[in-house]
Formats: sequence, C-alpha cells, structure tokens
Amino acid sequence: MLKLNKMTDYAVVCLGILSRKPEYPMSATELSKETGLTLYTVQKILKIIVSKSDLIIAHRGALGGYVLNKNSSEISVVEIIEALEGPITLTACVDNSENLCESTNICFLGGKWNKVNDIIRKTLNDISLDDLLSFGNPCISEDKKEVVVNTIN
Amino acid sequence: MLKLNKMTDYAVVCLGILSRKPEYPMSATELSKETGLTLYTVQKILKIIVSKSDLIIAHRGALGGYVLNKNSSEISVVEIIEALEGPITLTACVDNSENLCESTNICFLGGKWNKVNDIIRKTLNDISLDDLLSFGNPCISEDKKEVVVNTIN
DNA sequence: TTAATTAGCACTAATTCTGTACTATATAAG
DNA sequence: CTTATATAGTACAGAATTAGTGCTAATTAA
Repeated sequence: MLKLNKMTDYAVVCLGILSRKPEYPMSATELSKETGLTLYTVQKILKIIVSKSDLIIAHRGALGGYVLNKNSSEISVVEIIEALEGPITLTACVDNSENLCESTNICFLGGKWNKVNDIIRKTLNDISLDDLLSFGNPCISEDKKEVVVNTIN
Repeated sequence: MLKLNKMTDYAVVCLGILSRKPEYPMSATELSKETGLTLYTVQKILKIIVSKSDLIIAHRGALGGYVLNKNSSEISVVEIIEALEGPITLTACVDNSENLCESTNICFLGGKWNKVNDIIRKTLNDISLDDLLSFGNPCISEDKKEVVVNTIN
C-alpha cells in the first residue's frame, strides 16, 4: 500500500523534537519521554537514521545524544523516508530487479513506473521537515473531506 | 514502505491490455493468457476493480468479460491505486483514525501529513493510464541512475 | 572506575499481502 | 430449458513484512 511505515512517522516526530533545540544533544531517553514512544523504539529509529543518512549526528557516552546535522528547513521529507525505508520504488520492476521480469508478460509495463517514482521523489523533495512541522493542525484536520475522497479499505 | 502492492501493478497491466481493444469484452481467461498471471489472480484483481471503482464494466455469462468504462487517457493512476489499495493516506493519524492519537504525544504531528497526502494525490492524479503506458521502455530504464539514488534496503 | 549513552544484532509477535479455492449467480446459444 | 461460459462473493493458508523488545559491545564525561 502507498503508506509509510510507522517508524518513518515516528522518525519525523523525533527529528521535529530535535529541531527545537539545535546544538543540544538530546538522548534517546529524553526523546522517549517527549514522544511517549518506548525507549527501545526511539533507540531503534535513531540508530537507523544515523546509519542510513547524515541527518543527525550521534554523540556517545555520558551527556551524549543526537543532534540535527542540518537546519530543519534543509531536510527534505524524501531524505527521512529514504533513510527509514530505502529508495522510493513504487513497484518491483524498477531498477536492476530480476524479480518480476522473469516469466510473465507483465514486463511490458516494467520500467514505466520509473517516471512515476521520479515524479513522486521530486514532489516529496520539495517538502522540508520544517514545512511538515508547520502544516495544518494535529489529528483533526480541517481539510479532512478534501483528502479522504474514498473510503475503501 | 512507500510501495504499491503487486496487485496494483498487475491491475495496471490488465487495464493496459483492456485498453488495446475498447468495446471488446475480454474475459479473465483471456487476460490471464495475455499477462501470464494465473487465472485466479486475474479474476481477483478484476473483481476488486469492478467493486471498488467504475473503471471497468463486467459482462457476465457466456461471451462476457470486462470492458474499460473510460478512455485510458481519462483514467488516472490515482483511481487505479485507490481501487486496489484504498485511499492514499501516508500515515495512520490522518482522517478519523483513533489508532495513533490515543496515548502518545506523537499526535502533535498527526494531521500534518494530510497536506502531503493531498500533494501526492494531486501529483498522481495528473498521470493517466495512457501516460503510464507510453512512458519509457520496459525493464531496463535509461534513467536508472537518476531514480535509484540510494541503495539502502 | 562508574554511569550514561549509542551501535549492532537477533528474535518474536503482529500485521499485511499473495495466491488459491469454492460456491453462487448470470447469460448467450443451441 | 439445459449447457457451457463467465463474473461475484467470500474465505483461507502460506509468505513476506513490520513492529516491538531485548541483549551485549563500545564509547565517553565525570
């Protein structure tokens, strides 16, 4: 489904909190308290972000913690998503995958999704963490009806 | 993951084949032969598309089959995706969901994804089935490097 | 040396997706 | 009015993915 992992969602929340105190190394424990997420979950997310991107810098040891490595207006949503979920590829038959192309005639469509991927990436690339944080209001959005056009699943 | 179900991918393939012979009711059996997908899978996909959208019309009984209900240039990728996967909601805390908002402070982000959903929907809405079918070439895409920026997972 | 803190695995439970199957209903043709 | 062809609807098992938890190692300030 065209849906983000919860982890990605959490990641944005954590990065958003880090952005409130640039320079200050905030520990996973503190972030856990701020977010209400379990310590394990926060730790996991931050470890992933560190290892898969340069969005944050980790300081080990006592008084250590995590610090944003860029201004929140310079972090794009794509960077966050791709840190947690890997490259955006809407379908299987995209890059060098040998999965789908194998046996079926399905392949006649194959690479055509590449263009769509590219468009989505560009779209998300234009949205910064900062934009995201300043969007609308939480939980009950005023443009509900506009977005939920179709209640299927 | 920001990824489509295989079913959605298959659906586009099936619709693409239907678009080659408008007016002619093509049976699931024929589509199965054309695509190389199993009959079961094709049946399932078409049943879903019929029940969740108005993209195709089904004719029962002998000589029956499925016919596109619109020109392929008038079918947007969003319609296909939403028929198979339900509305595009990148995260849990979007519409009236009570899932995430419950206990944590996570909610301060909540509805903010709505805007992003909306942007993605609009983007995909501008891409028609016809566009998709005429995009690039299958399997080995020339703009590979451009799309696959980051090999993480 | 100690306490705090991140790094890196590894594993289980929950969820979601895929593929298959069966039964009911509808319809064209002889 | 019977038969063969097709779709509709539903259900389910196996596979794949995700979420959440836990443990141990490495690092660092005090």
